[in-house]
Amino acid sequence: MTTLKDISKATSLSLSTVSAVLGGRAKKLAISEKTIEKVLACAEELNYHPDLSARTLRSSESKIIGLLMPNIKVEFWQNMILDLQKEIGKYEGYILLSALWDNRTSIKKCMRDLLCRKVDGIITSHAVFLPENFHLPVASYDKEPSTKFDTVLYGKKEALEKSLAYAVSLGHKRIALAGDAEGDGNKLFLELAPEFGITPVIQEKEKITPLVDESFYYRNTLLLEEHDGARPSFVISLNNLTTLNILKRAAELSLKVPDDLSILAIDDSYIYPFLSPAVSSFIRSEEGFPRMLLQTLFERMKKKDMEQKIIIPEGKLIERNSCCKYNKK
Amino acid sequence: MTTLKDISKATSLSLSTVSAVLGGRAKKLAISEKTIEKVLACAEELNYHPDLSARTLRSSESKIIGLLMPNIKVEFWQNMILDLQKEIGKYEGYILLSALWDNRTSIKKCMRDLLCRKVDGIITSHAVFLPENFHLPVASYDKEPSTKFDTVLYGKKEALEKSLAYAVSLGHKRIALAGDAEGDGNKLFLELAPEFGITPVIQEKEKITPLVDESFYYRNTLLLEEHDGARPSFVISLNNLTTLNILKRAAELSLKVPDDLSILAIDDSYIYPFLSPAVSSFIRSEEGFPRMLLQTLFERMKKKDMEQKIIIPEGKLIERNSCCKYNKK
DNA sequence: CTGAAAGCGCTTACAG
DNA sequence: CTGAAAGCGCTTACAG
Repeated sequence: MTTLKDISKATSLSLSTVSAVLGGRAKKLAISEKTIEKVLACAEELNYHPDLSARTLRSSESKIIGLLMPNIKVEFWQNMILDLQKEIGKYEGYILLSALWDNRTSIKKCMRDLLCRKVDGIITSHAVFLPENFHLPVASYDKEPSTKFDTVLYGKKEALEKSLAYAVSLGHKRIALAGDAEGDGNKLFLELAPEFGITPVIQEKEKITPLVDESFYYRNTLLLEEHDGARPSFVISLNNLTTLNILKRAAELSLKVPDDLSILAIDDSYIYPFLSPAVSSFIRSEEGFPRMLLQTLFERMKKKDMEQKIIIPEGKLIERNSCCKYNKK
Repeated sequence: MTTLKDISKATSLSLSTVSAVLGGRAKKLAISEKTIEKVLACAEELNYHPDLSARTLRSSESKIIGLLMPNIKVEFWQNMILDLQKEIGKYEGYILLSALWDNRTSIKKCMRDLLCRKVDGIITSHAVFLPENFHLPVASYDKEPSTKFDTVLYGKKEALEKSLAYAVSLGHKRIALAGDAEGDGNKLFLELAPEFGITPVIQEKEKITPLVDESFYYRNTLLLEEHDGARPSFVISLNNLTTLNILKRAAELSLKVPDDLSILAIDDSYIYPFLSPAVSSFIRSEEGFPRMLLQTLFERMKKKDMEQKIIIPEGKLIERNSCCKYNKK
């Protein structure tokens, strides 16, 4: 392995100079263009790679961003990991380290992994588990603002409101909510119903589904049965698996989508354009959560004493072919 | 931050002793149970986390496994990342560092990222880009054995053979292959056709789709049109998006699945059980590629001079409801 | 701009 | 078992 020392020798320049150039501190020290060129050329020739563990040890800056979240087999969450991975590429020199807990691994162990690697900041869906006086910059995404850390909200409220408004604008009255994993959706939905003058249909939960589970999915198709002699004409689906189930059950019941039953999904899925009919969806964050999170975190890293930020992303409706005007009676 | 020194002071034990215990080398040095207890208790109390950058610098072992592959938006590949992430948890102390290239990031930059972090080993889909005399342990997954590194094969040949055998056993003659991204599938399929005595139907490619692309998908639905006055009765689909497209097009053409058209997918997708009908699939690796890769890599890391390993995973057919006996004429 | 030196937190012989 | 020491590759003042 080539080291700074090797380059220093080869160029007969001092270690400090070489370090400054290769560490990106050449400007600050007013090092001549010629010297810079020389160092860079030599580094290239000797195929030099800085040893980041040494750099980290000395400067206590690792250029690692930690991701702390459960390993959930649901598209929305998995995309969070994949998209953050992709997005971090925009921040020169930084990498993402995912610490994901599941049935085998505890959140504590994940936290430890990140700490041992000396991450510069943390993105997490579970800021609640962090101590109030945590010493690292944190960007959290949650349903409610963190008491302490910057937060990008992914709450369902706005999405539900917009979806309901859309359904109502199409003339629907009897509207169902399907696929509520966390249980807060149903509650919110029932609260919102009077405001929108609709008849809400929900599926009570029989048992709590653990969030971290291989077989994490819901079968909320009972919603489609007749209830008080009527069926919902519009279903809002909270995840992609539920959407598929609803579609399947509708076919079994000979309900045509969208003529007999409209379906609107909250959050998009890559499969929606490919289904028949293509499923319309409401995206909770048009700009994308990963981008906003990273941006927030890096701002915080720059200005530790910045005021706490709470961000409410702007959502967006994507109309495809799964919703139509209410057309019965 | 608590350091070894702090613990050494607090326990009035020597630095070496503390380091040995916390570094897991207590047994080797015959340190007494009592001393071990003492150190562990103190570390716990002072909330000690080893600084892995220091450890790495000194021992030149980072306990990081690098993943080097393109960032492709196809379920099979994305699962590779997610599953490896999960699987690495079984190797105490090790973490996975994903270096994924896309349109913005070059493979060279990704390689550099891994080298700078001093990874202990690399898993890659593109071993071809590694120098022959690469100094790190490598486990590659590829269609063909690497000339130098251990390889887990994910070639289509076995999958295609088994799928064809299945189709033929159901009495099908006119069989199509859909969704061939890399172009080698069609070729293989045509070669295999005579052996199985079938009439192959393929879709010629009009243009090459770049492997790394946001809109990476195929529309091979032309396959379903009549050709020489007949349609294929069985389609083998090479990816999940293609499967959805075939299903969609079949509905448009009023072809019932599986009565008029059987569909078998190569590689499973989490959506298949939820479609109507539920789609049967052939899984290329029953045990799972990620597990085999990690296992191979760690073996190699232990025994650098082990003979090169080429692994051909055992596949498995999952029957659901999208295939049936040929029943025409 | 340069050179010599200290030190980040750890592991690793080595002598006792 | 312990203690003292060296050193991994880097950055960071500091004196010139």
